[in-house]
Amino acid sequence: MLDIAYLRSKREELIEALRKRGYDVSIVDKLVELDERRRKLVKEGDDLRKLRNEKSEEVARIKKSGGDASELIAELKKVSRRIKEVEDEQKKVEAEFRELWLQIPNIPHESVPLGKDETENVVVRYEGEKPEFSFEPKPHWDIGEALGIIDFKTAGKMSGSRFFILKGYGALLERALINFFLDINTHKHGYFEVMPPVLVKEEAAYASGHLPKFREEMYYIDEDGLFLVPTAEMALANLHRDQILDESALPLNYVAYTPCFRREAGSYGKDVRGMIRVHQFNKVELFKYTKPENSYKELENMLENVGHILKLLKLPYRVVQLCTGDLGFAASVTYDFEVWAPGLGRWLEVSSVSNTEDFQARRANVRFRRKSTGKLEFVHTLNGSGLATPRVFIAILENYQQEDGSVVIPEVLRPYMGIDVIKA
RNA sequence: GGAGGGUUAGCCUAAUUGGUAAGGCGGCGGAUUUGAAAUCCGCUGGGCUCUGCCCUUGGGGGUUCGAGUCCCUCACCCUCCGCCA
Repeated sequence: MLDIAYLRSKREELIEALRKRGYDVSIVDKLVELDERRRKLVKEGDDLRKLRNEKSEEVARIKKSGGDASELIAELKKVSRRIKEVEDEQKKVEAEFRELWLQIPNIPHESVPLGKDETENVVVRYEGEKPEFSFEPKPHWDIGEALGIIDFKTAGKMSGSRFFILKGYGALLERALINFFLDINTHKHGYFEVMPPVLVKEEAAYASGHLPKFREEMYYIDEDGLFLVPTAEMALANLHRDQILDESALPLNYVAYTPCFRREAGSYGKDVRGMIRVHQFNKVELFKYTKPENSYKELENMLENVGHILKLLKLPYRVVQLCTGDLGFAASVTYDFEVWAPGLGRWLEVSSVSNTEDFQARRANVRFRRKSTGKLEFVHTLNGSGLATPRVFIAILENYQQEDGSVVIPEVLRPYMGIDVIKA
């Protein structure tokens, strides 16, 4: 959610931002009109309430001194009826305004390249060397099924498409990745570990910015009104909802492992094979609460943290800055990390690192009191995957595959696995 | 699932039969002090067209001229019963 000032005093900036993102800008006129109507109603209501407050006290005085206030009460009855009318109208206008306002995305940061969709994203840098093979590299589903560590067929039988079962060393590799990600982020990168619920209430989904826009993307438990989290970000963005944080405690750095659940409603027929795009996967998520003036420094820091993990795994990757047309709803700026998958012959997104500035904090109402001014300010929040497992799993199988079908384990994972290579 | 008790500002706590939220702690600023403590004074929820006004007692709704207080409803917390890995 944006500062309302974007509607009142910085309207040109708002319109410009919507244009860059490819949004319909006519919504702005509607919002301005609703805002003006709302302000008029507030004024009228305030005046009426003032009248009621004054006259009611008069009633109290008259009654105390034993007088007859029935005439005044009759008059106030009318005032109260009118107040009710004005308030009802105000509520209607406010609800209408809120519904539209919640659909306004964040303002892209000035560094974000202009573009209409993902084809215009900009590769910032490449890291690591793509491996050379003396044979035709296989896709992970062939490698995994031959080794008996991935089972798509049985998963389909019990849960449907876009699910998978990891077995034996496959399950162990997955567990090793989760632990490695958590260990490095807590021990080396300075994040505080949290294990949150994976079912959250509707208001939590609004606070994180996932509702109203991404309702279709989430699993919903109707009976209890709970959503399965599509990312731990949703839980971490609610850790301090409606709180005033200590300025000296910032930045707060959190890391959480959770399974993530996505309906993939809009992606029929896309990446149906393998575990590139699945309904349930594991992810270790990074999240920061910072002071506004430090959020871009902290963004750099988070980008370094994510890159460091991929370097330790010795996987070739590239960093891509999303253009205005591809930028997520709540983000001011986003960098994706894409890892090379030689069996598939393509880059796979394994992390998305964003600064939402105060957009999410405003929705979740997370503030701090600045000592130098004594004023309350919204914090800035940042989120990034560090990392999501299935695609890293894919990249390991495909980059570390050997001609005989075995897969060498990256050195940093060997202490977790107890073996150097997965053989058939 | 059932019964009862709770929710007041950052925290803690008051408020006769319904009459328009009183204090304390902590924090910040100031006075005093060589400095600190102690003491004293002020500020310490949000909004607006800001000498002032409006809103705010967990959320929403109702009764009333007027609701922290009465009624309905929802959420959360505590105690007990039931169920349960």
